[in-house]
Amino acid sequence: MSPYDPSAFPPFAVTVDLVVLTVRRHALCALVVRRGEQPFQGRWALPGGFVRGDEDLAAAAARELAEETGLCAHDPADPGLGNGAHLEQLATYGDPKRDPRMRVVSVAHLVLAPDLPAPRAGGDANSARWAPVDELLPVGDPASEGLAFDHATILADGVERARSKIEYSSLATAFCPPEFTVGELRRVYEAVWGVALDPRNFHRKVTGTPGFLVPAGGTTTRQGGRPAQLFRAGGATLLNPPMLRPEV
Amino acid sequence: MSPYDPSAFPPFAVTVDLVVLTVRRHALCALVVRRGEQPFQGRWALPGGFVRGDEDLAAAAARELAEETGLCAHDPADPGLGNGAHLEQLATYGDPKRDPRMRVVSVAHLVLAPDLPAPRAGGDANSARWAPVDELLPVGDPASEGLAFDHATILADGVERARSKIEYSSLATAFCPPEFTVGELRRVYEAVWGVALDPRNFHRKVTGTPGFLVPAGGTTTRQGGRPAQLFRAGGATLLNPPMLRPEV
DNA sequence: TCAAAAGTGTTCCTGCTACACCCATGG
DNA sequence: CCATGGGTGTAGCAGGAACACTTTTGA
Repeated sequence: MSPYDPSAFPPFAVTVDLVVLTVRRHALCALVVRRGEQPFQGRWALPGGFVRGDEDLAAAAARELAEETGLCAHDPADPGLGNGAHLEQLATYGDPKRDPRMRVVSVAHLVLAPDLPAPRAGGDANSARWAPVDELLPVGDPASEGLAFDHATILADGVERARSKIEYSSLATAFCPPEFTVGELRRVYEAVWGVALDPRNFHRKVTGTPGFLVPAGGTTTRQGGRPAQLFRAGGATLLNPPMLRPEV
Repeated sequence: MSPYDPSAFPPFAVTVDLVVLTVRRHALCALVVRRGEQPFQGRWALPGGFVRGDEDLAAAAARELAEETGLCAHDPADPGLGNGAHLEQLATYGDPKRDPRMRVVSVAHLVLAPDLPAPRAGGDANSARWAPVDELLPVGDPASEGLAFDHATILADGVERARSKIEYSSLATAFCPPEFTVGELRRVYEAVWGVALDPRNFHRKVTGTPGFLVPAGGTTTRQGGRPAQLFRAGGATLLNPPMLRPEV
């Protein structure tokens, strides 16, 4: 077979879908948009869109992210202007039946963002929202009347990736503003993992892990109680030793 | 914009590329095939091919694998007939310039296989071989005159995935025959990580990790020395505690 | 003065490392 | 007998878990 004979391969549409996660009010939340068209009209879905003809996959994801949220992600390969959001490729979904209309292969990306004021989807506040992932992924969750298409599966994979990745990397800081306290970082871990952590041991652990945090100089009392030191994310990306997630 | 107006998205070709890893003679090796056509004619490349119109991505990868090696992979989602090989999606590569002829998005998959007699690529033994990854990924390695296309990058990502994944999962057993000794498993870790491990502590660790290994009953002396117990892979997929890779 | 959150000290215990030592086979 | 790899025992040490205790603010 001649591999590049156009008749040798079928036409595919390639899209990017985004799992945009943040921590709001002590809960892990994902960005979802309301579908305006068939199929799944009126249902919530992950933001996303078509990859352009001259565009890299990561660039398409960053463009969609900016269009939906105004966020400028810096993916590691392209350390752009970014305001702190982290972008990475998640996985690719290509079941022939995942879109009833045509063959669509979707390259899902994961974005971790600090808490943002409010999503804007073309200025229409009613068509985009932050939703706690627990509401989007109910109990048995294999695509049970929740998100459109296979987006519940994609979201679950993204959440699982985030949960495991903050164990051995400093990515949890991507959920925090540029300057943050140890307590705020701890509440990120607690929200993402859904567990309670000992504040004393957590403090010792993160301040003792080389490269994780660097003091920013000031203090804040925005959480009440004794003023807490402010930190920035240190240069380390891989944590050694890793943060330990308590047993289930 | 109407998302499904055919003029709204450009045509993509979607392929799967395979990083097939095995351990031969104490070295981590990858399967490569020689290209018969332009571009990169005569150069070594990862095996792969087009995804068919009605085929899932994992199915396409499994089909290509069978065509190139005769292996039947069982991917976790489809626990097929498989003879032990492990298949998982690796990442997707879609740089607009990665193929000079047209826009090709490649969904790379990672396969871990036990040592196999010899590759067969259409019966032509001269066009497929196992090559030590150290030879395929020389020093500076950003695509420096080695593999075709961006396959050096893909291979490097696959090797890195394998190296990290055997830390916290039981995947190293996928490099072993159905029954194997602790020493054979240790030599897998040593080859993949490129380090020497203490045989005594390794033995205690793997036999003490619940679900990792189950005794198969017999013994063997195929390595010389005192007969060693034979084991099979246990049911556990995630190792707790993980295997610790020594510092660099 | 009290509640709340930040941070430190200390004790216990698990689990890894290093290495001494014994076991069972082939040559 | 000896070389080779398989397997066990044990001492020392690093680091996590649990928790008592002190510090510094706002109300």
